[in-house]
Amino acid sequence: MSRRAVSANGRSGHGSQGIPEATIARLPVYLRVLYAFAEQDIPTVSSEELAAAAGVNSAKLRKDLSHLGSYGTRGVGYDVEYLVYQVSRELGLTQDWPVVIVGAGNLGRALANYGGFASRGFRIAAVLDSDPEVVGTQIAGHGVLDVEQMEQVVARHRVSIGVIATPAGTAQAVCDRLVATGVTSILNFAPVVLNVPSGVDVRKVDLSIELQILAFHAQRRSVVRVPQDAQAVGR
Amino acid sequence: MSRRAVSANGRSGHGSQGIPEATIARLPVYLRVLYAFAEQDIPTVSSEELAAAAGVNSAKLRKDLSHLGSYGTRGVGYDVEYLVYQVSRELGLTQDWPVVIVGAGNLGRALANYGGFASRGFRIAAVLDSDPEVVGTQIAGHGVLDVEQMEQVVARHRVSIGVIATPAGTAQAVCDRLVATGVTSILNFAPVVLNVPSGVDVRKVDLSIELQILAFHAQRRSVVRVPQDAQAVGR
DNA sequence: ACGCTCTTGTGAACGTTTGCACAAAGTCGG
DNA sequence: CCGACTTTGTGCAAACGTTCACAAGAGCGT
Repeated sequence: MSRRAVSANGRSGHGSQGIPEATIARLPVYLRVLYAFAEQDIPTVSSEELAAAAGVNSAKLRKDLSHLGSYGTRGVGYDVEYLVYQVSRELGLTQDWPVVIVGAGNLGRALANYGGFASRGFRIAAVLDSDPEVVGTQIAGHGVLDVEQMEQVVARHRVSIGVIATPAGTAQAVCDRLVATGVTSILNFAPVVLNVPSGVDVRKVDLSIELQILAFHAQRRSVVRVPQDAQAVGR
Repeated sequence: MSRRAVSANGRSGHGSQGIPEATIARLPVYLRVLYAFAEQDIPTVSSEELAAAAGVNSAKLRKDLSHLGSYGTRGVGYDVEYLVYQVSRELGLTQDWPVVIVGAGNLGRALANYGGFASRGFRIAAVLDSDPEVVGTQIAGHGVLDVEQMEQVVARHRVSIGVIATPAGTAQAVCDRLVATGVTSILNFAPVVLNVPSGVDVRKVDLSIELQILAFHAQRRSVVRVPQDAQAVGR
């Protein structure tokens, strides 16, 4: 989902040009699974193994990977380390992405403390909040700054990714301000539909939407009264 | 996978039978926007207005709603209150959904405190944790229970939705246990691919995946060097 | 009652995503 | 060097999703 305002569909071909959105959304999963294999010192994996670990069909996985190039060896599989590198590069994780988190409430704190955050590619440039009670406190090794300092922080650290973890009421204002300071990628945790100019990429994470989708399927299951037969509801 | 369980769609009619997954995922957004209109005492909305507020194409919105039935009035639009009811019913929100949250760390706390949680349809049956330091503390009006009481809690409250907010390492074990106690819908915040038997519905929310997708597009934009208008129509 | 305006609901065209099935390309034992 | 075996990469068709465009209805003023 996540409307992307960026169409920028260039020429065809193999490069990083025409990778389908659906594939992009799966690459991070593959990457995570690959790291798990690497940690077990497994040198190569077949598409079948990788697909099983990632929870997808192996043909789909192969097609996905084929969009990045021809990095496998027929009869053998994929070199784990090499593939980690290629997928990382494709996703842009070989460079450093400073991130600013706006909102230091429960959620902002959870995000700042989230380990996988700083681990690979992403670095918290600052945590901002508007509450004077919270400004100045420490979260995950970062002093919380006043939201008024957004402009300086974004400029100084060359931040291009902003995370909105504020209440719904202030999310749009924060978003507008982030965009005005030059942030072009926004991850929104507030339960509102953000309005952004084209050229800005917004993705949303919304607990209640996910719960409602689960409720729909749960209801259907209980109403339709599925007997016992095999039927995968999963995604 | 995920083959439609409803094989022979009996009546090709409108029932809750054949609603596309993509539509389901948007209904909660429409619902939220509808509540916003209702709060402003706006009695009817056109598909155009609703679509704009939800950030989608109006034809798509109309087609989505048409899957639930014919609830609009030509020349007028949709009655807000009536549509709220119909969408809620379709999503199964007219009944109560007890939810158990496993993991009372930063994230679990943020989730429990999330207002929109209890608001409509969902109710926290219990917050569980395994850390003796945390068990017994209060979170959002709920005493944190030991994870050992999962079985009792699930049975007593007839919980069918579980939220996993534990570290990655224990997520699968928690998941297995939830499934064993009869939970059939799981919302997973841990950065792992969960393995579940068929018949169990899993949705995942993953910060780092979203960030990586943003990074990909951000990288592409900076590499391709989009001029200034970044508009559609890639020539 | 009539014609004008507005808006829904949907057929049809188009685009994207998935999955099968298999040729191409590699490894390995002898 | 060969033949058996394994696994990738991809052409193709089907399934799914989006968008356009417009006929069918519904309201309203005269």
